[in-house]
Amino acid sequence: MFIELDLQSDTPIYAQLIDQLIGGIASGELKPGDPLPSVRSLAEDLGINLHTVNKSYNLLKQEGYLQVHRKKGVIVQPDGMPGITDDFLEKLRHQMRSLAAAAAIRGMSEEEFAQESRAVYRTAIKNRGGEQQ
Amino acid sequence: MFIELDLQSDTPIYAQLIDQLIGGIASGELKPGDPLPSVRSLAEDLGINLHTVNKSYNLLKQEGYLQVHRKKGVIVQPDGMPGITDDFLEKLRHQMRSLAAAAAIRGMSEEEFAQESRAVYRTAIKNRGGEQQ
Amino acid sequence: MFIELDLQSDTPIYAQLIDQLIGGIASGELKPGDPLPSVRSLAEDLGINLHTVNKSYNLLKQEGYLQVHRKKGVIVQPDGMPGITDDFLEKLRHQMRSLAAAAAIRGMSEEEFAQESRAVYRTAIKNRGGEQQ
Amino acid sequence: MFIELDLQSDTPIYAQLIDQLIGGIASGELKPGDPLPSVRSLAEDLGINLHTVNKSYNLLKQEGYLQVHRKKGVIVQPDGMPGITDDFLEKLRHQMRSLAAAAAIRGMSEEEFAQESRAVYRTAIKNRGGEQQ
DNA sequence: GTGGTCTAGACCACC
DNA sequence: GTGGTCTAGACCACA
Repeated sequence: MFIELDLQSDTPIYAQLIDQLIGGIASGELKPGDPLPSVRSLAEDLGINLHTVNKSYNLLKQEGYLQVHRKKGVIVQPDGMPGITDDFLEKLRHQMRSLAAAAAIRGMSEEEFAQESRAVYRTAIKNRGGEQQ
Repeated sequence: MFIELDLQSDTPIYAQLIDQLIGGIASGELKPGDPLPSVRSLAEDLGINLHTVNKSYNLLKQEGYLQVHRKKGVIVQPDGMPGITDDFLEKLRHQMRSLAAAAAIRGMSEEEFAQESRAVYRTAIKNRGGEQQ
Repeated sequence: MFIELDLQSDTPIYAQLIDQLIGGIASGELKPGDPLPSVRSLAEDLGINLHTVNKSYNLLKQEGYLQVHRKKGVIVQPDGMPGITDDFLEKLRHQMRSLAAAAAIRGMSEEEFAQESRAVYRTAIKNRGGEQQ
Repeated sequence: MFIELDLQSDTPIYAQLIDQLIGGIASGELKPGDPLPSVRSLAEDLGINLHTVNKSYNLLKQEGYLQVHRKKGVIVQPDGMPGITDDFLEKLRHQMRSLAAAAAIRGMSEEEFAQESRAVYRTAIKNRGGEQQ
């Protein structure tokens, strides 16, 4: 799986990495049970410090997206992803509200906003059901 | 207009303030040409630092949402809000992609995601056309 | 508040620190809203690295025992401690089961085990309601 | 006797195995003099490494819970289990203090804590005097 | 070789 | 001055 980081961005590297990994899981490039590269090798590949990768992995583990398996190393959660919890919904709505407000101010209609969200959702899951791995 | 800050949140106060102000404009509580409180008084009201309010105002001015007049003080942009620029669209899509990916992983369908975005959009512009407080 | 670490112990420093802080809260030496020393100063006082202190603070924050306040720094959770969740009960029972099994093997009776737990509980909350701070 | 390991747990496998074996002895499923599976066969059954089983057996032997005979293989200590030593009491209290402190913070009373310990003790020795499986 | 832990030292955003 | 982030380099427990 291809990971792209912007070391100049104002969003922390570990957060970008989290985004990319979540994106990979959503798109189907990473399937439940799939092994992830070791902390060290991924860090080397990306040219960043192993602690940064570690932080991303740990946060994703906390949220239930990953498991740290004693033998297989780090793998994508095989026992069912976390569902749509209240906490998640609240966070989702909170962040979406910011986007919606800015969009509304700039003249985007409800319909356009909804269309954008649909389009983005579709590209996010683009490879679902495909045969990679 | 009522502004709510969370001093325990991980998002910086200046960013929360920006969010709230944009929200106020979107909802119609703040209309083009409306005056905003002076940096000093708002800072005092909210119990935060002058610099923090200043930073928020300046960033909003940069984006074209506010105007700063020597005499009138700070007012909501009366000469037409910025439109849907490419930059804005890109940013919108980027952030929405993160939300969509996480939502998809947790089992939210495209339809549900679009419905959420619609619902959030509607609450964001709830008072449009009404009278501001 | 006095904190005692054993740098030779096999339990990680950050875990010992967590234990001590939880102990301090339970005993009443640390009250809700009380400020904790800054990461740097505590690290220096204890002769350990600031990252180690940081890790402890962050884990306690995650569990809801601490808050990171934008102005006051790190403080003891003022808005009510987390309650007796299912997760907590399960963890409590799991760990207590190990203790009980070993105690039973060595000939400790149910009554003695319960008495021990009572005694330990009492010493844990020894200063509750006192007037320190 | 049924042994359950969690490869995703943060507690090492050898420690989990120790816990399970101690639990088995406490509950009466394993009685003094009973033979334990050979290192090799247990490792195979559980799908773990030989060294891991070995480590558990050795630690249990050190504590006096097991005996290792050249001929009979590994058996549960037939000559009387170790008693309630000062070391053991200290360790017990130390660990129980952590549990008690966390429980107290979350609002569990001394009475409830003692009841929990009683209940856990009882389930730990559930099959005592009965026939092992 | 894996993740876990710790240290030392640095820069930055925020207030 | 505060916490947040990142780097570099090291040791250890585990399997």
